[in-house]
Amino acid sequence: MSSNTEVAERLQRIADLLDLKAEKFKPEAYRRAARSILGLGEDLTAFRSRGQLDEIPGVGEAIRKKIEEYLTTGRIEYLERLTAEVPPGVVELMGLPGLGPKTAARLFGELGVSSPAELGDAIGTGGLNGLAGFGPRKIALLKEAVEGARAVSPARRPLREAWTIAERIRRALAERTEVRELEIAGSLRRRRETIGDIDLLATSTDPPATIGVFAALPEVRKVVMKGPTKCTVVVEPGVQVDLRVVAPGSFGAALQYFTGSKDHNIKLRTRARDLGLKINEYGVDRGEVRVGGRDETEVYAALGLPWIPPEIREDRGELEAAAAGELPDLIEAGQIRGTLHHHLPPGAEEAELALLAREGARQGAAYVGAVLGPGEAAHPGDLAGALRRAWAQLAVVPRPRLLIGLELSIEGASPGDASRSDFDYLVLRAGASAPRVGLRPPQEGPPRFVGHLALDPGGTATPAERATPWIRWASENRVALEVTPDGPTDGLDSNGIRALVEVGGEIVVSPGPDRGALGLAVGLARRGWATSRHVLNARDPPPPAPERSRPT
DNA sequence: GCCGTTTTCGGCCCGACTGTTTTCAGTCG
Repeated sequence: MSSNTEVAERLQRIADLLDLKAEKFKPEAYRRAARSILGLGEDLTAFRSRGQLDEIPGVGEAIRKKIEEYLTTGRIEYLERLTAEVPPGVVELMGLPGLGPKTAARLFGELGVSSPAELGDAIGTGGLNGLAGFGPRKIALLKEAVEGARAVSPARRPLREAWTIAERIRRALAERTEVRELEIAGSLRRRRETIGDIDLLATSTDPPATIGVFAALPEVRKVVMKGPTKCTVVVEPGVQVDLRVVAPGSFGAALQYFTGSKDHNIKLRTRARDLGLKINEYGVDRGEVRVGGRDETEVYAALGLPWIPPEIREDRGELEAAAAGELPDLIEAGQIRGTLHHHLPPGAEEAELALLAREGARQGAAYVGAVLGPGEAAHPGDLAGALRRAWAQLAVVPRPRLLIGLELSIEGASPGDASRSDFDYLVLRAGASAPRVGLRPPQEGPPRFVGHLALDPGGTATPAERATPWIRWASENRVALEVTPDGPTDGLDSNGIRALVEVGGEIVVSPGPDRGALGLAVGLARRGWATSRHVLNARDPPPPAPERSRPT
């Protein structure tokens, strides 16, 4: 049974309920533990059986006991006690925009309002009129919040979708002559698998003009808030976008601050305090003297640290690694030598090949990998030979090397396939379930990787938990797992990549079906602390065997 | 409730914006 998501949800509920009780620091402690658990690359039960629950960041004695209680009994008595004190709808009230724990507690305590629907009724009948602190404007906002709650849910979006939206806005702002620096910050810059809202950061010679242009972009559906340095809007697909305009001398500090993550920043600030420094979005100060802020490197240097890549700023050991001079040398897009998972449309193989050759040449790829499956050609070996001859005729300079892979169902792959001299590598197609016991891929021959893991998205397990059996299997069998920018919710996410890398496994980085998002896939690999050593397609394949006369 | 290259106790990021306010509380990120 998967338990990480279930435990995290319960800890978050405890945090919400403690919020209502106006507890000061406990809610954040429970939330931090919940975030930590969602970011694990392994099931909680594995941590418990090793006696390592305490080693999860943010989990101390009290939360550890509650996790153990849940894993043993399926209940957390503390949560049940808290739940009994408040109707469930009151927590829902806190979920409305602009309505926090203080207001929810007052509405319940003073008016008996215990759900968004009841709040709507109370507003309708004038029940809030005259209540201290509730003026006409605030009542109107609450009314809007109650009605808006039915319209859209603040769902997180896949990285690639959010990236496309953010890039469009960034390009529109970059055209303005008063805009100097402009960066996408937030979880998008960290390349998180899913994105809640989009953060943009700019410097400008005319900040009000920049804010004005931003608020008036054609895709803006609603301006939520607009001040002299900060503006929040909702753009067309229903995504919230924040723009902040800062002074040039603070750009690095602001970029660091608004890139997060929250846990990374809290730890960074604690370190600053211990060093007698103060750090905020304007800069790093020692007393009255500014000692950093122009760029991010300066900010980290002021704290005695090397610059830390955004993708790993999650407080998952990166600050300790940086302090010890042991940051990993993360894989970079420029180190990818070629891609390995291009399918050729039946009947148009040679045309597609020409396209791949030109694309590969433009990107400076050392090789391009086309994949044939038994279902896509009656005689894959013959087709491979024909494709190699066609490749040799292409007038593309410089022409990358053509590699041809054979895709097989993982169940059907036999040792004999590995010796098929027509192919440079094997792609194993996995089912949605875990690898069956005793499943052994060919052990010899060309490189092998499991093409895009399509994990069964059902249930409450995190992607990393669902991938756990595959991670173990892949590292034991020396088979790489593919990483694509489109797969993180039902395939290998960055937590899974990190778990794989930690046991010495390998990945193949692929751009996904439309071939346009290799950079995002590399970002995912970087989030998983992968270096070029862990990436199969950051290396060149062995040269063609001499007995196979291959025109390349 | 968690945490510690000066701490096992005393901290916990901190500033912008909004609405309702004569000086601030609540929310958000």
